[in-house]
Amino acid sequence: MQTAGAKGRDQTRSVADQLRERIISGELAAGQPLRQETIAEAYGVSRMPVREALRLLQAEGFVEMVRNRGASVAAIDARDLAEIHEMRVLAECFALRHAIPELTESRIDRAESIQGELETAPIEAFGALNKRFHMTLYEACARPRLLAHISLLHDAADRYLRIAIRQLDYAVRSDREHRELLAACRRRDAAAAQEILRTHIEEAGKALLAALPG
Amino acid sequence: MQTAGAKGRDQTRSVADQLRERIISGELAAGQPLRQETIAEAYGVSRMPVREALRLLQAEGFVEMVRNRGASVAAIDARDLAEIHEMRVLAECFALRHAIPELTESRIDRAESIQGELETAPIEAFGALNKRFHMTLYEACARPRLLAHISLLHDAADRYLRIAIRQLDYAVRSDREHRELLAACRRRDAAAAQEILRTHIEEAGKALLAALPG
DNA sequence: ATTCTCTTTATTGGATCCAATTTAAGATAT
DNA sequence: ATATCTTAAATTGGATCCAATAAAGAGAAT
Repeated sequence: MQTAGAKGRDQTRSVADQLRERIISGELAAGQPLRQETIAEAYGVSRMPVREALRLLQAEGFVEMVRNRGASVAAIDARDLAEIHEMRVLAECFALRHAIPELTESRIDRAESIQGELETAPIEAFGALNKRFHMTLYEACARPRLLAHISLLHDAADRYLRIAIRQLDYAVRSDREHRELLAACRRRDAAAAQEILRTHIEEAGKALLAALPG
Repeated sequence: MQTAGAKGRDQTRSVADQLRERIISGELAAGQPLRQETIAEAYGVSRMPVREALRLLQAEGFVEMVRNRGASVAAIDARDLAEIHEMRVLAECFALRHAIPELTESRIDRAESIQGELETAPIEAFGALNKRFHMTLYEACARPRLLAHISLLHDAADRYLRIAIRQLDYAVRSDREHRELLAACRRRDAAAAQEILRTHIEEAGKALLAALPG
C-alpha cells in the first residue's frame, strides 16, 4: 500500500506538482519555511526527490532558497502582481495576434466549451480552467517557448487570484469578456481580440490588486 | 588540494554555471548526452550536485531530460532562434521604454563604458559583454521578473551567436546601433530608442539565421 | 543472413549515511 | 536583568549505496 500518491513514477515531478499546487492555492503561505524532512514524510518519499523538486520550483520562482538555511515559499507583493500582469499583456496579446490566423473552428469550439465549464464550476477551479481557456486559444500560434512563458505567468498570477477570489465579483465580468474574445476570434478580428484581451488582463490585475491586503 | 574549482561553496550552482557556459559556448553540442558520472568526475564532485544542476538547466531550457534515459544538450533550430528574437523584441522594447525615464547619466556612462570594452574585446567575449550592455540600460526599469526573463533570452540567443560569430561581420553594425541607442537614451527619446532597439534585435536574429547551418 | 529473445552491462532514480553550518538554548559574567 | 560566550539540537549539503530501468550484445531459430 502506498502513502500519498507520490510513488509510482517520477517522484521529483510529482512532488514538485503537488507543492506548486499548494503554493498557488495559498495553502502554503508566502514566507513559510519548507522543511525537507517534513515534506518528505508528508509525501512518503525520501528527502532527495524533495530537494530536486524545491530546486525546480526555485527556478520557476515559487520558492526561495538560501544556502544552508533552506527553502521558503516565495514572497508576493503588489509590485510583483503589477509586473506579472504587464508581462501577461505583452506576451498574451502577441501570442493571440499570431494565433488568430491559425485558429480552426474546432479549436474555438474547444475554448468555448472550457468557458462553459468555467461558468458553472466551483470557484476553486477558476484559476486552472481560466488558464486552459486562454492557452487553448494561444496554442494555435505554435511557439513553444512563448507558451511555456505564458503558462508560468498564469501560475504566478493564480497565487494572487486565490487570495482575492472570495471577495471578488470579478468572475461575472471575466465571463463576459471571455465571450467577447471568442466572438472576435470567430470573426478573425485580430485587432479587436487583442484589445479585448489587453483590457481583460489589465482589469484582472487591477481587481486582484484591490483585493490584496496591505 | 582541490580538483577543478567546483568545490568551496554551492557545488550545484557552480556546476550549473560551468555547464551552462559550456553549452552556450557551443563546446557541448546540441543533442550531446550529458552523463552524470562523467560530469561528476570532470568537476571532482559526486553525482548529486550534478543531478541538481541538470535539473536546474532543464528548467532554464538548456538541457532536455528523459526519465531513466538521462540528460542531453537541448536542440536548437531556426524556428527556436526566430522565436527567441521575437520574444526579445517584445520584452526588451518594453523594458527600455520603462527604463528611459529612470535613466541616470551615470548609468548611461556605465553602458557606454561597456560598449567601449565590447569594441576592443576578443570576439569570444561578445555575448557576455553584449548582454551586460543591454541589461545595464534595462535595469533602470526596476522589474526583477522581466529582467530575469530577458537575461534568460540573452543566454538562449548566445548559443546561436557562438555558432555564427566567426563568419559574421555583424559586430561592426551592432556597435554602430549600440552607439545610436546610447544617443537616443541620452536625449531620453523613448520612441526613437525603442525603434533602434527593435531593428537592432531583429537584424541580429536575421544575421544569426543566415549563418545557421541547414 | 536476419530477426527474435535472453543475458549482461551501463546508467539513472531513490534511500541512507555522514559532515558542515546554522539556529536555539543555557550558562556565566557584568 | 542583560549581554555574551559556549554548547547542543536541528537542518541542510554532499557522498555512497542499492534498486529499477533501458541500452547493448550474444546466441539460437528461421
